[in-house]
Amino acid sequence: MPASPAHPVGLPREERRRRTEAAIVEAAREQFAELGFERTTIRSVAAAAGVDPALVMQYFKNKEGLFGASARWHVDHKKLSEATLDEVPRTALDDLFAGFEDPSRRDSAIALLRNCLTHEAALDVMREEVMCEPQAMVAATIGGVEGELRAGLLGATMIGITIARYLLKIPVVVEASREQIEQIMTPVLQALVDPER
Amino acid sequence: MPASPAHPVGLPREERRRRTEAAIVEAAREQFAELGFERTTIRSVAAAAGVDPALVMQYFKNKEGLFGASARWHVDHKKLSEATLDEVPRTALDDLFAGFEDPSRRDSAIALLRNCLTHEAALDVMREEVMCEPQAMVAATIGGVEGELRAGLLGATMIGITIARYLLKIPVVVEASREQIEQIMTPVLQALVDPER
DNA sequence: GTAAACGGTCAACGGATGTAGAGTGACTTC
DNA sequence: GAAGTCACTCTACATCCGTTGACCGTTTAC
Repeated sequence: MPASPAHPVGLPREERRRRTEAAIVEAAREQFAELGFERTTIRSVAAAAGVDPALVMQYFKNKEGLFGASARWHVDHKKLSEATLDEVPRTALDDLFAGFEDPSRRDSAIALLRNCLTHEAALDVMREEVMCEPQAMVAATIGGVEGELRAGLLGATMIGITIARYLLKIPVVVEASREQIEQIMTPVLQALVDPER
Repeated sequence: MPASPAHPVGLPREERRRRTEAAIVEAAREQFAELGFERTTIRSVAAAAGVDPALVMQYFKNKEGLFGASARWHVDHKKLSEATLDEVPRTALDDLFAGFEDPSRRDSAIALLRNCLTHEAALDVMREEVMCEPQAMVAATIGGVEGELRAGLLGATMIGITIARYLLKIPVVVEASREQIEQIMTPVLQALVDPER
């Protein structure tokens, strides 16, 4: 279902374009997130957006282009880069959950996450922007010879929790509140990033 | 490449059947593991096994049947169920790495893992056999009201490390040795399953 | 040795999908 | 108000894939 009725006549061109493009991206996000890249078809996205399939191609050129515009990870790592060693676990968990509370950002992130094991483009974004980039920041905060590996394992753990909760939907992990998970995992992740003390 | 030349004439029927079936499953495992379910075709599996596509259907009925015979998680949880609270982290990590050392079991597990986000059947196996089953054992060992959730988060962490190392191939996590990861993660996971002490 | 059983192949159907190109009617610009 | 631009649609092509049914030749069973 498109958020706003597509292509309503009587509006200025610019506004019209903006709305239908948004309707297409929203429909694409939902389907990429729920069905994955392969089982999402241009035709079904167009239908959900109330638009002709050919229009999708004009706007995004490719199915690949549509995917690139739909699957994104919206987290700025500013807070993480400024966090002290003690604050890293809590900050990482907060950033993670925050990104999954707004439904549109959530769909976008899930679209990326769901396809990162079977789709090259999604894998690249995932590896670089979601894993390696913040990993480098955390590694700098941790320091030492093991800093890089510990930061990598922190990222791996975060991804594991995200997948278990939002993709695999493991009952226990789904039903737990954000606060419960943070309460349990914060000291655990502190033992990971700061093994002294 | 099939391990043994397919359909060699002159052999007893039973042996012939066994060999070609094994060649098909091996080719399927490799392709499902590398390309995922959708991008793996019956035709390409048959070609890699040196066999006609129609034969694959006769042996496994469906593409679904072929996938079910190829994607499996070969770990018995006996050791895990017998482990004391102190031994749980080390046992879980050992079981995990052991399952990825034999190439054929590894392909089989990766085939399952790679598709568990986009394929219903893979998701079911993953959720039940790989996550929930061992989770119940660990939960019993941990005990208490939080036992279930802690066990679930342990499983999530393990999956995260597996995905980071064998699927996403995050450089730091790939290059680290099994021992390095075990050495870092064992105390961390102990803080997860046994928060006292 | 003859007939059934079985491993294996061949050719083809039916459907779905990404994509291209020509066309249409409303809005914009002068 | 006429010409042009632009959002949008229609139709169709080419390809590819899972799946099927008939067929062939070797091995088994009597």
